[in-house]
Amino acid sequence: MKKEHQNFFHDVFEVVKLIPKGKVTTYGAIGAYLGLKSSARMVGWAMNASHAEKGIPAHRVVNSKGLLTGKHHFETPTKMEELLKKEGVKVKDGCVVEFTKHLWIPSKELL
DNA sequence: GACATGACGATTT
DNA sequence: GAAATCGCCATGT
Repeated sequence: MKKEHQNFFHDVFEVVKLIPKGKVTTYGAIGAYLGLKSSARMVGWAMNASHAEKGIPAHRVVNSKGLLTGKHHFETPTKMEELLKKEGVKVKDGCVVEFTKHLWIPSKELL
């Protein structure tokens, strides 16, 4: 690990950091913003590296269904829901309520 | 250097 | 309409 390939991770982190409070985005949206159309996996993978950075609201990043797939990667499986609820995002059974309403797409919002 | 895996998405069968 | 499969790129072994 000499040259930390944060190249694409850094981009993801930057976008995630830009997510307004009370909003959520999807892996695909971030991927599309970075030009990685169908590389949503990489986005999720980058989030795995989010532990290397601080202030990465990974709880605001969910899959296209609004499902908190990454909740299991948090300190606690419920931490993600707690954080989202705390910010005004209603979560039920691991799913974001009114997901599309809270959806925040960088390609459109930052247009 | 090859194989397997990973917090997903879209497409095809 | 649901299930299975490919694609996508990087990381770890």
